Amino acid sequence: MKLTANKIAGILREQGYKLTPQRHAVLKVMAATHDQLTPEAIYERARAARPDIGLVTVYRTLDLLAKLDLVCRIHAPDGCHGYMMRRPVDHHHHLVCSGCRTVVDFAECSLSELEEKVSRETSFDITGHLLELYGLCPECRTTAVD
Amino acid sequence: MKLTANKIAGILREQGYKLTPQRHAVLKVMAATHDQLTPEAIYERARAARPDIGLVTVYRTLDLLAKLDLVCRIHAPDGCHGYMMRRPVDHHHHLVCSGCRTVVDFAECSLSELEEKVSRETSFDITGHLLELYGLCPECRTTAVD
DNA sequence: GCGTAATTGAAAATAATTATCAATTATCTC
DNA sequence: GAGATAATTGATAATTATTTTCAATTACGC
Repeated sequence: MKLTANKIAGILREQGYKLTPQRHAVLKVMAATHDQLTPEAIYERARAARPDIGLVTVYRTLDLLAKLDLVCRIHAPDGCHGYMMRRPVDHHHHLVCSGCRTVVDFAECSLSELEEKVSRETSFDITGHLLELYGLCPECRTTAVD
Repeated sequence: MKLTANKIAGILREQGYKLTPQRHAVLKVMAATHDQLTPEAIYERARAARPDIGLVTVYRTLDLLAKLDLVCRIHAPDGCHGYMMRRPVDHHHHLVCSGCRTVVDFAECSLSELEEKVSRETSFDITGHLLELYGLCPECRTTAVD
């Protein structure tokens, strides 16, 4: 089940948030791409639909969406300022191409065992994890070989 | 085998970098703590030993050390601006306490299988991963219950 | 000790994000 | 549909984090 801009709009309402055209513009941008985008890039694109939107509002909307778990932050070894739509609603992780920055999701997550073990060893109460894989996508791999 | 400030100093030389007192001050700071530190915090501490060190140099030294894989960046859901000594030289991951930000290492890493599987499914050439666990350490857990 | 290239600190520049606040507006109630 | 109201907005300023520039300094091989 894919999260469309409209579905998210509904979720926003349910949660008591107003559905402003600005928010909708950001939602459309997020839903329209499969790549991670920086706040700045989202701003640029949202302005196409709504030239009067402010960068600040983009930040605020992203914060809101992230709080509601509708978009997620993408981390990378050199920083972590990308956002993207949380496409599968369920738990998943990202595989990021070091070449073209394409992000692929994978649901595979065999960490429960690991978490239990680490939890036993450290007496931590483990509440979550961040897992991302890095590599080269088929295309970039080909290019790299040339 | 623990990485001490002196050992790292040796590594720096081997690689052709000069061993300045400023770099040594940063190394000592990093070696002296088990926690993650922000560049700012590292700067403050380094100044104790070398009051004339500049924040810029701290940034530069951290970049250098990170490039040589001697310290590592710590990511967190809300940002990623911490650095800490790469204590076990070998592959390992971090368990970060959401309460006090303490970082514990764990070497446990059962991701090879996962990586292979994802690699097969996506045709990516997987070169690395980022895995961090979050939770509450025993102390913070107690506090939280109160 | 000397020469040289790397390194440094200060200051300015840039980038990224957040706070302030008056004006606007989505939605609820009638 | 109009009106009330609290949330939301954009502009601006403020903050914070990081990088660049550049002349002065310094570690280290000789």
